[in-house]
Amino acid sequence: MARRFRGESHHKVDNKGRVSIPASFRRVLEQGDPSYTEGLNPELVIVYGDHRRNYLECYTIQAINEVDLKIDALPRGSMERRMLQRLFHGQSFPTAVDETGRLVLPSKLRTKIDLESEAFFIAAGDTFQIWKTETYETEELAKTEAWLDKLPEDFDPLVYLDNMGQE
Amino acid sequence: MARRFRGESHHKVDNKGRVSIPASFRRVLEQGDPSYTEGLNPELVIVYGDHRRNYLECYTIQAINEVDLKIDALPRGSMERRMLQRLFHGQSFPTAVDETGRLVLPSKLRTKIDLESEAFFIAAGDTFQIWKTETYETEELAKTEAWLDKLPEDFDPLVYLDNMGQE
DNA sequence: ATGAATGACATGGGAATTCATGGTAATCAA
DNA sequence: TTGATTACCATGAATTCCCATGTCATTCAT
Repeated sequence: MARRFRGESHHKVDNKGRVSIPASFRRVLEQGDPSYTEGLNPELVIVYGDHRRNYLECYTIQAINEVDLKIDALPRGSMERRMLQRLFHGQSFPTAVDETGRLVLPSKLRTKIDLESEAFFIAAGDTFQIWKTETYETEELAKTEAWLDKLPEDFDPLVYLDNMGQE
Repeated sequence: MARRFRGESHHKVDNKGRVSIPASFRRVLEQGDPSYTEGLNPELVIVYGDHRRNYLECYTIQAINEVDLKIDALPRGSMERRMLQRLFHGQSFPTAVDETGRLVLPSKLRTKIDLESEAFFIAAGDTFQIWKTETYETEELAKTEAWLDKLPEDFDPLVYLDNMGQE
């Protein structure tokens, strides 16, 4: 089974904040939760960040543990450590998938990203993101479009796959 | 269940100094108290430090035990040991959560951090902090802003997670 | 092949429980 | 005895739990 999220999809959000997680994402969450076993509900951590961020980033337990280890390795009292602690320990919300495969987003989180009736899930490597559909379309897509527009007509982004570690 | 605190939230403080602890923090306090059992109230230790510190740092019993062990390992009579003893043994306050999930902050502690009607709780790894809401907003956030301003426009603090152990 | 049975998935509703918060009475210490 | 601390009770709002339904895609027996 894959350890990485892949794919994107739209899901309804009801007025209790419940929203289905794409089934394939659930498999990854299960894999990434050391204490998960058949029949249980995988846990995960939602990092929402400060006011500048308008989406939710979801981490498997494994992924967040790795982050924690890195934070612990930074010198106590350093600004870097404080910043990261605030983000990953403070501005985050630990939760679990429920038995019907849903996540419950408390209104605090929904309000933060202005989520109403539909959420957009998109994989991002070892995490996935939850956006308000409209936000994603207007902001993210526009941003990428603009970026691509600056490049030559026939530019292929795949070149980035090749020249790595040499610049 | 997690042994680490995660999340942040605001809570009312009444004129008796009572304040609800975020429910998820309570779960961690329960986990971290060796003598806790279902139905009991978990204990914890609040470290308030000297006059320079304007927030309260809360430790689970386990966490404070680990600190104690480390202090015991320092040479008797050393300055380091004395300093740490003053902080963790002297400038601290052992207490317990009450049956309704609240903490009672004696006026000495409230005065120290100038706490009035609202407290801000924020996780910090294996401890959590209690701030006066306004203090946190003006001091902590301002400090971060200032720090971020010194960095390049498009700098992402998350790089600190990656280039570790190589500089 | 084909209609029926199976099972995972997305979504909804209501009841039961937990939470955050406030008030009052009882207890304590000086 | 008086101000403070602790124990008890109360309540609305939010959250969790449990159950139900519709839709696919897959399997299976005929």
